[in-house]
Amino acid sequence: MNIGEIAKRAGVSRSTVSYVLSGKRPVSDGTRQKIQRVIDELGYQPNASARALANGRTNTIGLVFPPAGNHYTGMQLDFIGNVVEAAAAQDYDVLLSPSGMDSDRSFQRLLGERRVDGAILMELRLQDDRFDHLNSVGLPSVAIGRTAHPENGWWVGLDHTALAEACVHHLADLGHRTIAFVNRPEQLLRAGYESAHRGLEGFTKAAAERGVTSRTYCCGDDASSGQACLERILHDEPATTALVTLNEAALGGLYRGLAKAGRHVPRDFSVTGVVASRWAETVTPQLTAADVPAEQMGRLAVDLLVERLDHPDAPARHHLLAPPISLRASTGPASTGPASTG
Amino acid sequence: MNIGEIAKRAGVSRSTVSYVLSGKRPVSDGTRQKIQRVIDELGYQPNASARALANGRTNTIGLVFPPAGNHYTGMQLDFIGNVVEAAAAQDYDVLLSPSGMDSDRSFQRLLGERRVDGAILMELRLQDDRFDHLNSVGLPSVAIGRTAHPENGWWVGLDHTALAEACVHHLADLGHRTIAFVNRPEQLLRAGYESAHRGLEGFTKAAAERGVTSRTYCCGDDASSGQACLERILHDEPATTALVTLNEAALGGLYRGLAKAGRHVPRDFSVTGVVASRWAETVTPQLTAADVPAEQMGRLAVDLLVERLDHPDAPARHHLLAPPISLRASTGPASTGPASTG
DNA sequence: TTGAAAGCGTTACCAA
DNA sequence: TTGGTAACGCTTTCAA
Repeated sequence: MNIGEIAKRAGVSRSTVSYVLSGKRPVSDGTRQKIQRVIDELGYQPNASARALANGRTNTIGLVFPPAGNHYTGMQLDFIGNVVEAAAAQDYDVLLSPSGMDSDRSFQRLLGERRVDGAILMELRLQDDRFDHLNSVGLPSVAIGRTAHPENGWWVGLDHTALAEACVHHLADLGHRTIAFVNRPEQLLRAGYESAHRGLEGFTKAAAERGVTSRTYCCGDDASSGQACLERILHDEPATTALVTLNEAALGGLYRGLAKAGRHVPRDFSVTGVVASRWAETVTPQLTAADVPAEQMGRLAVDLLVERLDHPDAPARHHLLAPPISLRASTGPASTGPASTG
Repeated sequence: MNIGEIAKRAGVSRSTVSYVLSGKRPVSDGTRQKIQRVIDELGYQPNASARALANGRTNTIGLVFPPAGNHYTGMQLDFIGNVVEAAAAQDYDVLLSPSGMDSDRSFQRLLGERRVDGAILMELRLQDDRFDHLNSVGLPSVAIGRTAHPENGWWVGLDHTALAEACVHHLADLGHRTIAFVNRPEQLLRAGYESAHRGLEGFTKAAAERGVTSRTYCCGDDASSGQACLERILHDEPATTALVTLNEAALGGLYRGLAKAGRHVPRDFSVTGVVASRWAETVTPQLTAADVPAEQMGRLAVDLLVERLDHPDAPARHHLLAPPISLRASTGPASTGPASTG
C-alpha cells in the first residue's frame, strides 16, 4: 500500500495526501478528514526510504562507538541506552556503528551512503580523525567528549581534569599522603583517549599541588586486570592508602585486590574516582565518586544534534559538565597506624 | 555525486555502473576497471535510500528492546553490543527501537515505514504480541528468548528452567536444605517475562524434587532492592543458607545484604544463579553461576535472521542453550553449625 | 484549495 | 557485453 492507493480511495491527488501527512500546506477540513479516515482505516504509513530519497532526510542519527574488541564498559553502554531513549523522544531512530577506526566499513556506510542525517561520536580522542571524515562529507555531528581543541565544536563533555582534581583534593583533605591513579588501558591512553589524558593530567596536577606522593597506572577494562593492578600498587608502594580510578570495569577487581591484601575499605584504604552512579552503588562499600551523568549527557547530545540539524547555521554550542563527588562509603580518614599486611 | 555522474565520467550507462557495483551480471574486465577507477577516484558510494527504494532491501535490521524505564541490565546491554557486532560482520546496520509495548511509536516506525528488513526481539514474554504485529506486516524476525509455544518459531534461547534446576541441584548436593530464589521484578513477572517464569518453574520443580525448603522473591533491578530483598529473606527464614538469582542487577545488593547480616560467602551462605560471566567475575567472591553466553546468542540471532532474510521459505530454526554452571567462589558446603547473627 | 508532473538515485527488465 | 528506460514511493514546484 502506498500514497497513491490512499489518494485513489480518498478521491484526491497524491500531493494532497502528502500535504495532509506533512502539514506543509493548508488542506480544507473536509478533505483532510476524508483522507485521514482512509489512512487510519488502512493503517497506512509512508515508506521511509522513499521519503528519505525525496526530501533528503532520513530522520535517523548515527551513534558511532568503538568495537567490542576493547570490551564495552558499563558507562559506554549507559550512553548508548540513553542516547536511544532521547532520540526516540524526538522521533529519531538511532543507527549503531561499531567503528573506532575511520577505515571501518560500518562507519563508511553511515557516512558515504547517507544513512543518517547526523552522528553522535563516543569515546573521543584528543585528535579525532573521525571529525575530518564527517566534515568532509558534510555530516553534522556532536561529540560526547571533546578534542584537544574544542573551541568551535559541538559537544557535551565531562571535565575529567576537574573531576580527577576533586578526587585528589577529597583524599588529601582526609589526610592521605600516598595516592595511586588507576587509568584506562595503556592502549587507549596511547590512542589519545581524552578522558584518560585529561583525568591523568588533573590527577597529576592536583597531586603536585597538594604535595602527595603519587603513582599512576594503566589497567585493563576488566575485573582481573583490576585485581592485578592493585597488587602492583601495593607492591610498588605499600604505604599507599588511597586510589583514584577512571576505570569502572576494573573496580570490582580493585576491591577484590584490597580485600585479599587485608586492606579494609574505607578504614585502611580509600577508593574514589569517576564512575556512573549505578555501578558505584553496586559495589560494597558503595563508591564515593563523581557520578557520570550518562542520562543527562545522552539527552544533551541528542538535543544539540537535533538543534544543529534543524538550524544548519546555528553557532556551535557545547556543555561541559563537572558533577560533584557523591559521598558514599568508600573513603575515610587516612589510617594513622601502619596498615600492614602480609 | 551519483551513479549518473560516474557513468558519464566512465563513458558508460548507469546500468553498467550498477552492475559493476552489485556484480549481478558479468561486465567485461576493461569496462569494469575503467568504472572502478572512477569510483575509487571520486570515493563514490551509492545512496542507501535510493537503493532501498529500488530493490526493497534496507540492509538494516531492527533490534527491539524495552525502554529504559525499567533500567537496562548489564545482560541486555551485552546483547545489544553483541548483536551490533555480529550484524556489522555481515554488513548489516542495526537500528535500535526502545519499545516494549506494541503501541510504541518507535516500534511502529520500524515496522510500518519499512526501515528494516527484519527484526530481533529481546526480552521476550510468554505471550508476545510483538510477533503478531511483525507477522501482520510480513517482517521476518528472530527472538532472543522463546514464547510459550516456540515450536515453529525462529529464536535463540536460554533454557532457564534447566539452568535454575541445575543451580538447585548444585546447592542441594552441597547440603543446603533451605534455599531462596531471587527473581526479576514482580512487574516483569506479571507481564509474562519468559526468563522469570521458566526460571521460577525450574527452581520450584527442583526444590520439590530435592525436598528442600524454599521461598521465592521478586526483586527490583538495582542494588538497593537486592539488599532489601536479602533482608527480607533472612527475616522470613533465618535458616536460609543459599540463594539462586536471575537478577543480575541486584547481585551487588544481595552481597551487601549478606555482608551486613554477617553471613560470609561462601562459608555461611552460598549464592548462585544465571548471570553474564563478566558480571559474575566482578563481585567478590566471584559468582558460581550459569554464564549467559551473550556473545554467542547475539551472533546466533543475527545469523538466523540473515539466513531467514536470504531464504524466505527456509524452515524455522532455533537454538536452545543450556550452558553449564561455572564453578567460581560463591558456593560451598552448607555450614554445619548455626550461622547465627544479630 | 487542489492537481499534475518532475524529480530524488537506484535497480532490473527488455532489447540490442 | 552493454544501453535505454520503467519502476520504486514519496515531496514539492508550478499551474489552475
